[in-house]
Amino acid sequence: MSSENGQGGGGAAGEGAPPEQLALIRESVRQAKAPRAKPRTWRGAALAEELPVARVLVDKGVLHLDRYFDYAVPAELDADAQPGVRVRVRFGAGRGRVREGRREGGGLIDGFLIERLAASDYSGPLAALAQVVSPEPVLSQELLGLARAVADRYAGSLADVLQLAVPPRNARAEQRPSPAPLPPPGAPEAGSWARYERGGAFLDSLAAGGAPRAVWNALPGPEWSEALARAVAATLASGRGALVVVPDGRAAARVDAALTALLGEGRHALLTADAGPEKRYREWLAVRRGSVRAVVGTRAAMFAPVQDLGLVALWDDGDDSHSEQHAPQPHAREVLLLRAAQDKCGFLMGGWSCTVEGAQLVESGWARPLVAGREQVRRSAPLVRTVGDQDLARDEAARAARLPTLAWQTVREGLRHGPVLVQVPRRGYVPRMACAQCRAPARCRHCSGPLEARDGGAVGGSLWCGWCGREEGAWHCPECGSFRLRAQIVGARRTAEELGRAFPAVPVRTSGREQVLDTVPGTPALVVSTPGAEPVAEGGYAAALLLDGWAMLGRPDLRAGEDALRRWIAAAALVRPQGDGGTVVVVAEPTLRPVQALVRWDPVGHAVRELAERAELGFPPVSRMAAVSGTAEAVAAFLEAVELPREAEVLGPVPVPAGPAGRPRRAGAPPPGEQWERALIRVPPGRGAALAAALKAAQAARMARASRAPRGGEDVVRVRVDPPDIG
DNA sequence: AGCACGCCGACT
DNA sequence: GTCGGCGTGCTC
Repeated sequence: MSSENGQGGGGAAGEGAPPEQLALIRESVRQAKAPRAKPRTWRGAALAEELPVARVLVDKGVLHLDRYFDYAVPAELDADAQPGVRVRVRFGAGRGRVREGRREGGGLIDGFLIERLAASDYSGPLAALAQVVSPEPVLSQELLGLARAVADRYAGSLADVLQLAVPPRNARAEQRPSPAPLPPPGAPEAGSWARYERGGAFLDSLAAGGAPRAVWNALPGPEWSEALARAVAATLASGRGALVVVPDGRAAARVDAALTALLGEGRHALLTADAGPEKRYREWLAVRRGSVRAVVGTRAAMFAPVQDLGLVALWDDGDDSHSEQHAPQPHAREVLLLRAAQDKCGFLMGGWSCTVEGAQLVESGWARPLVAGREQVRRSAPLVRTVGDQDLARDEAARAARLPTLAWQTVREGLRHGPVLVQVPRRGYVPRMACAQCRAPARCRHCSGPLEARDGGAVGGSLWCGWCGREEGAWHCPECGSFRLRAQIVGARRTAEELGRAFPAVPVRTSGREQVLDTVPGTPALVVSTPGAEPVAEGGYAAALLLDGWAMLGRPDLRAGEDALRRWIAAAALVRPQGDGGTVVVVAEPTLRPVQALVRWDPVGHAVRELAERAELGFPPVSRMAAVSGTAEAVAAFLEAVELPREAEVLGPVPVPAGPAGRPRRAGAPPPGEQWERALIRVPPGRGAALAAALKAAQAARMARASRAPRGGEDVVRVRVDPPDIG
């Protein structure tokens, strides 16, 4: 069916007219209502002879607009208007004004050209493409397919995902040609992969063009980045590309260095947030154009358009920085899983610890475990000792000072041989308070927020609520009636001061969010750090002290145990092996499951047990959950309207506690002064896609209505698939 | 969001 | 008759 490319008639639209003016005269209302002999007519413009229709994704993240629109391709844009390019189109403005015989649409907005077609299935007349922004085809079929899958998985819009996947255009970066690609390197030696039972086989499979899938429990120590580099090199040797996603810039720099050491310059790109927009786009283009076949980067790199992908790899998937902050908040693990499935490429998910999701991938048979033997683990890991309540009770010194005797001894002994790491769970000087007797957290009597001591943690001073800011003058424990408080978590600086005074001859360094140290020398020093900011010590730490473990485990979160274990292991993995005197002391109850897993150095076993428990309780990731939040009326109306799959189960809604005052509001938290509710929706395994589809459909319907409502927005709900904080 | 279409009441 | 308020629906 070829469409009629009518020419002439619109003499006013001369060849010099801007393309958007080539849009058509709208048929009169009467004609539109009459049965249409010729379904559409383009007049006034010379259109492309072949495939005169462009299917366009309009770049507006609104759900009811999450579909394609067809535009006519003017002849002069024919050559550039190829699939994948950025375009600008007139959009909106109702049916358009008819002025001087030409229709003028609404404002110019951006979009992506999805495909060229011979005819449109739209029954009205088409507007013309206004502009091809640049001929660079930034949106490949693969990337489009991935973005579509991610949008579906997270009940989000394609436009939202594309905003995450395609960086903003930069003309200067685009003009510059990318370098010529280097030929594939030879296959690498096994290196540290030889320490794993199936490590060599995994590497061989990649080098031979295979697509092995593995969940890798990495041995403690610094070799992980080199191992990732070898997996990349093996994939490149097969003539394919590779992608590595890591949680932060420091980890990216390590893998970058390992890749440079193994392959030299020019074979890989580093995609991180701290490069400027031009450099970032230039690197991204080099990847898209096939000049560079390997990528390492932080979460935004999960969409990197690596050509002929042979391997996707993810390091430390339990780190919450793998969760994208922007809608629809996809997690790098899930994106790379979708990518591996779609591109039928290799998959490698590694870490010193193991998430429940990792255990699930192995248990389901989708991936194979890549682990070292117990003997190898024992040789690589430090000795782990615990200090529990019983020890503390017996320990007079511990009651006076904050540190138990074993901890003192370990630090003193460690400092004779090298640096000692002290991990404290929270930065800053402001401690949160708990009952000194029963350790129940001290909470605000008005809003249940955490009470904090503002004056440097002096017990007996005044208390303030961290959420609503009210002062608490006469606290007593609602659980046991005690009037005594203790600092639940003492900040890094205070601990550093205490330890510094105790070991005056030793330098104290701190690493935390405001200043992260990358490495420290192998000389004796106290290194006080918050989780995730631990510097790497040259030659490894002689010892590590993991403080306030019970506070870390006390969080009312599904992942509290897994998280605590992951953070402890991340610190302990920087300590020398037991054979070289490496010792770790954790102040936590030895009977608790994560503590036992640390002592035995068995994060996989821990994850497997957690997985079994989650399956039994119907928790994610075994079942899938979504959170719907908003005002009580909005949530109720949404739940009324949504057509959930049969098996779906609605939990709640329950009131959402007000977010901490003053601090920037997280998505899903109510705006100041508004009371929100949240419902959880749960579906059994295999019904996640149906749930997401139902949520998306209901949201689209409601958004369309909400935009019409007076003071629109009040009945809009927030939908989040895989909510991160399930108590 | 933004705009046009159309139905219905009020006014020249 | 015709003007215009606002409820509804569409945007190629």
